[in-house]
Amino acid sequence: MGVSLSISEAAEKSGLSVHTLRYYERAGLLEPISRNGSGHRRYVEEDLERIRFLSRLRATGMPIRRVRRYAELLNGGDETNEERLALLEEHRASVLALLDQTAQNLELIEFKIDLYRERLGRK
Amino acid sequence: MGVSLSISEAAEKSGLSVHTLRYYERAGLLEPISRNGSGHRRYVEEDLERIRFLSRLRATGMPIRRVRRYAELLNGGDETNEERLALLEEHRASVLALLDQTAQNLELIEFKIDLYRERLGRK
DNA sequence: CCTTGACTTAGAGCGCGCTCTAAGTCCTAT
DNA sequence: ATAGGACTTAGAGCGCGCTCTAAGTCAAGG
Repeated sequence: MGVSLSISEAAEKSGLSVHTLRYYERAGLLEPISRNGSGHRRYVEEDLERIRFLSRLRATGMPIRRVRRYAELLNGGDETNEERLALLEEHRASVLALLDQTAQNLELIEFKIDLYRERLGRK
Repeated sequence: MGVSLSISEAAEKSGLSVHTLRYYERAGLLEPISRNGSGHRRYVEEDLERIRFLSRLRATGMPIRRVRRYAELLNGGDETNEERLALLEEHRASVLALLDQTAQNLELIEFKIDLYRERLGRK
C-alpha cells in the first residue's frame, strides 16, 4: 500500500518549502503530482526520491533550466538514458572544476589567515 | 615608480568587467580609486591585489555585504586585524562545509552515473 | 575645428531562484 | 451554522549581483 504525503509533509521531508515544491512543479522539474478528491497534492515515495535527487543537482549548482532538461528526460522513458548519462557526466565535470577552483581559492584564504595569525602573535 | 592602469586595463588584469569594478567601488568593496587629471581612475598594483583577493572571497561564495565588511576592516588599520582574522576564519569554515556538502552530493550523482552506465551496458 | 574613443555619472534593468500575497475552496470540529 | 486550518491558483514581489544605458566630459589625431 502506498503511503502518500501532503505538500507540507513533503516539504518537511524534502527540506524544501511548500512554495518551492509548487514552484518546481510549475517549472517543469516535477511531473504533475497526483491529487486527492479535494484537489490537494499527494506525494508518493517516488516523488520524494525525485525531489531529493533534483535538490542535489540544484545544491551542486545546476541551473533550474538544466534540471528541467534532466526532468524532461526522466519523463521520456528509457530511450533517454544516453542523454541523461551525458547530462550528468557533464555536470559532474563542472562540479569537479568548481571544487578544484574553490580548493585553490581556499588556499589563498588560508594563507591570509596564517598571515594574520602571525601578525597577531598567535599560533 | 608606480605603474598605474586604466579601468579597462584593470578589468583585463583582474578578470572583472569595468562595470563590476565601478560597482565594487560604489558598493564599498574598494576604497575610492585615485584619479588622473581628467577624472579617470588609475589603478595601482595595491588596488589590483585587493581586487584579486576580494574576488576570491566572492568566488568562494562570500556575499557582497560581508566582503564590504572585510573591506571596511582593511581600511580601518591594524587594530582591525583580530576581526579580519575572525571573519576569514568564519568564512573558511563555511567554505569547508560547502566543499564537504558538495562532495557528498557529488557522490550521489556519481552513483547515478554508474547506474546509467550499467544500464547502457557501458563501463 | 571636429570627430573618435575612452572615460565619467546616476540610475534603470535584468536573470535567477525563489518567496509571498490574495482570493478562494474544502474538510473537520465545535 | 460557523470558524479554523490546510490546501488551491495566478501572479506579484524580492534579494542578489551584476550589467547596461544615457548623457556628458575630456584628450588626441586628422
